[in-house]
Amino acid sequence: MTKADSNVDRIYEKLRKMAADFEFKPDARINESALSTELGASRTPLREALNRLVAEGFLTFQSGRGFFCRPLSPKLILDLYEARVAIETEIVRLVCRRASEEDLQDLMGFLKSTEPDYDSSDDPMELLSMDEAYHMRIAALSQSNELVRILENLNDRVRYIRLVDLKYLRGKTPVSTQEEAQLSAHRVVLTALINRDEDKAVSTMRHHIERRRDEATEAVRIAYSQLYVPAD
Amino acid sequence: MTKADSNVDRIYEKLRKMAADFEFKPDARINESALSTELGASRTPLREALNRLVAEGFLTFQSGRGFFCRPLSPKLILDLYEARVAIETEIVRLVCRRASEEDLQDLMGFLKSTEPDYDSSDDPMELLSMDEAYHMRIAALSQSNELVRILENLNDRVRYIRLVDLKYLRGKTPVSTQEEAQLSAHRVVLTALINRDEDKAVSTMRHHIERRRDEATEAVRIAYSQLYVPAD
DNA sequence: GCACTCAAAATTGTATACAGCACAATATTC
DNA sequence: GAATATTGTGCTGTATACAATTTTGAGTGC
Repeated sequence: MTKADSNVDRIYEKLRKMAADFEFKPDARINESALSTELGASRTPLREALNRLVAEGFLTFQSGRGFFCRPLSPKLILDLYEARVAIETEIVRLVCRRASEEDLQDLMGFLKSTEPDYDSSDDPMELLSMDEAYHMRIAALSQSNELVRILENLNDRVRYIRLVDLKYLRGKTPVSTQEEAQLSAHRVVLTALINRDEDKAVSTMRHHIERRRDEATEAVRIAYSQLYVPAD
Repeated sequence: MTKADSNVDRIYEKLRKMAADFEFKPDARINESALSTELGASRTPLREALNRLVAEGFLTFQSGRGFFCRPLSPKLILDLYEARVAIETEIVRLVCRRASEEDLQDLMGFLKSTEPDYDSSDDPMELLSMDEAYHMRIAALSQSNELVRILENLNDRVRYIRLVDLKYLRGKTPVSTQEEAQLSAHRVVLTALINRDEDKAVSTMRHHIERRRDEATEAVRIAYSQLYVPAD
């Protein structure tokens, strides 16, 4: 065993995806034996992976009772959005001071090249991926590994709700309007960055995220109804 | 075994303290067998604790080679300080909007009550503890568990360097001057919060942290000389 | 019905065993 | 004598076993 790429990492990645997608229902207990046979490994590496996920906020742990899926509540999602605001506004601030003209122009190129996809695709998963990719590319320009790291964690933990939000709250507004708002926010931030207008860039980013934060409570409600209703 | 309070948690707490204090030297490999006998437990729970610490950024892991202490570099410390700025400025912003008059007055009471200790004590460890306690009390008023959680992690990871900074860079400036600057920053932030002057509170907090960030490179240099020099 | 008891079953917590990998020390080749 | 092959040692990665604990559920009394 123990191929160069390692087994525990494979388990860990798999579990993280499962936890992010709430394949474990909120607060549900995780059965180690069952899960280990399902993943084709023994409990030892499984528990190592589970412990990592506890530290990352995907799971909880109670001594003597085992591992549980993290709860899902509006408050928790609001907290995650608030943390995102904290991280991403500081990222924008740093990018404004540090990114080269060239980097920013490259990013503008990336933004323009994905615009057709934004318009054509109405697959929420794909739209979310593009949005995250854009945000992470900005983050990289901050040159702060720690901010990048924290943001990745926050994104992973909030992704499920964002997806629900995209899928089900869109019915209220025409799809194209939402997409345009999203896209234009991205453009406004980037233009402000290119103009080195820090305050504008920061405040636009803030509002861009806070806008979605306010929908979180409703999204959580819908997520619950999704999770506990027989699949279609 | 397995007393109600659990063994793995005991190991975990102990290891976290050891890692925070750099009892493992930067980049040094950790010998699991030796450590497990030292801690009086087997490798299984030890590795579970080590995995948590990897996820928290205290250790690193290389498949097939084992666990290592995190590196220590100026860049990394700068990143941690920058993340602190991101988190704490947003905390102040939220506190300004959410904290009750009463909460803020209580905090002012706390601040005043610790001032004599600030003046009398010249134990860096104690000063640092008081400073952290104050910052965490502000954080609690943000009502954001996530920001509190992230800040705790950042504080734990940067504490060693902050301590070195306090201990050794103080020689340059009279102790009382430094303490006063620290104290007055705390007071200015809190006064601004009481006046609901968000911009003032945020920018003061930012400068309060950034001031210390700039000393990080020098502090890391000193930390290295401390870590690799025979104890006195 | 409802609460309580307690034994059986299931599940977690940890030690241990051992296979396989990594690295260092030694031998071998040219 | 330098470079390469080989062996040896120690450590990591994981499975498994078993003890300790929690959960379940049937039975009992009220």
